[in-house]
Amino acid sequence: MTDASLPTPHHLPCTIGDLPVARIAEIAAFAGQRVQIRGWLHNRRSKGKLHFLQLRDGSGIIQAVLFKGDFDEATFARADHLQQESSIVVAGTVRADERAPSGFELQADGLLVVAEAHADYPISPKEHGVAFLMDHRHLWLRSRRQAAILRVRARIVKSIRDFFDSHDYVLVDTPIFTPNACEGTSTLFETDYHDQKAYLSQSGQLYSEATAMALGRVYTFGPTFRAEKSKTRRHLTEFWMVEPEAAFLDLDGVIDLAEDLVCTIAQDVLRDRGPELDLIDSIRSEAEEHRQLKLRREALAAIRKPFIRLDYADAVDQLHELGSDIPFGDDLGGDDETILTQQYDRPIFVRRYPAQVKAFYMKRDPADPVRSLSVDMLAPEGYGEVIGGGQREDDHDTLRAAIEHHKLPMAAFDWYLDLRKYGTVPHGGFGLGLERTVAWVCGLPHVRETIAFPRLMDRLRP
RNA sequence: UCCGACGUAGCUCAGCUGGUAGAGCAGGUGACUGUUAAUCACCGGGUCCCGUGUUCAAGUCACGGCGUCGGAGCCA
Repeated sequence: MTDASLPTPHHLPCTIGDLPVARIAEIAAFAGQRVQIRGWLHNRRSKGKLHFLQLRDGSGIIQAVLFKGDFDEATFARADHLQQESSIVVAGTVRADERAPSGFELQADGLLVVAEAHADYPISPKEHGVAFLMDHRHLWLRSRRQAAILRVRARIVKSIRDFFDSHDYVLVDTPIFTPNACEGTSTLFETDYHDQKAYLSQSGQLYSEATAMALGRVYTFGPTFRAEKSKTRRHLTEFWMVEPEAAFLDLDGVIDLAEDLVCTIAQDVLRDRGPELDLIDSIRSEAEEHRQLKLRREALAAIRKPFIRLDYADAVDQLHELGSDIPFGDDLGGDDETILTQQYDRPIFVRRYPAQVKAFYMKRDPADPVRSLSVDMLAPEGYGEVIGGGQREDDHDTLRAAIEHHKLPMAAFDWYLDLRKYGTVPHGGFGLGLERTVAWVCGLPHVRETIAFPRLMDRLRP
């Protein structure tokens, strides 16, 4: 297998003898034992004949204590001059100690420097501006708060997948290249697809309607793309969305499903990521303090069934009482969503929006054709729209008329109309925006911190 | 696309009615046997975003540009 013509890779030293390697997250299990921990130097303090190294291994941070008497002079002196983020291996005995930040510390007796970091590591322990941190996102992710957010995000993704898998929904991935501007609403990214135009998907929903007719219950979970020039704390140009779709699911069924999913997410995160939530709470910027967010454990504990259910008409009435001047028939603006959600400590479903503000495929309310069988879920504390969905138009001729009315290219929807020709059934689903959900669960001011490498209108790097 | 704010050391910022540049952190040297964003002493570090103009004199005032941030619309 080895190609002798290739240069020999040079191997970095990264073990101290044959000591067991301990992960900081599981350090309690090694209490009293001599181990080695491999990671990066997070911070360093010194008291002369005593050095404190904060060691980060990805699973956590632990303090290594080095006494001068336990080391040769050169190694001890080097420990006092190591740059932040140098990769190191520390050997020592795991000890419970109240003086240590995590309750455990490593009484060090060996130090191996894998690779010293350059002296100009840009992210110091003091505060930085968001623009600078975003330019150094690849390094910013090493900070405790950012790592905690990514852990919460990963838990939410798992929660979503477990929820649908255990409710008999089949994961079906939908294409990212699409031939048309599907819904005719959003601005899409255009690409050259072997001499024809293709667009990056803004939603997998239309395809999921097809697979729902094949498999009954399906969900798609992947990235979606919007080219709109939106510069707000709620927008990314590339974001992840989970979209369940099911045959024989009506509007009430869609709402019940969304409610169960959101409750499951809240419970799972509360149960499994409490320490991460506490950490995020403990490191808040001034701007965040200003928002007077609840502690995240309290906010998540309040997410219980039943959520508030309001018809659009009632929501508008309530907004008028609260001082909004929203015209009846308009979609809710950001301010309206904020005002409304601040009245309740749990999410709100707003149902039956005017058909004219929703997409062409929304089914009209048989009892009142001006309205659609649509629903948005608005999260508390001003987080706004996290879910949008509803029941789909299932009548062939009505759908065809809607496509015409929206002046969409009929040829692009022949396959979609087929679904109504060959055994149409009532069906519905919704889309949940992952990043907005993570921002809400973590109490973050901006969705850009909820994904490792955010893509924003003006930011493509790193 | 529109509205608003900001741009000074590697970073976060101060710099008054215009008079020629300052702090903390980071970096360097040293002290300290329990530090918790350690502390203390000393040292190095600047195209004050760019351009034009006003002025004896511009980080400071005016205009134009560039960049960043926040918001609106649209949406998840």
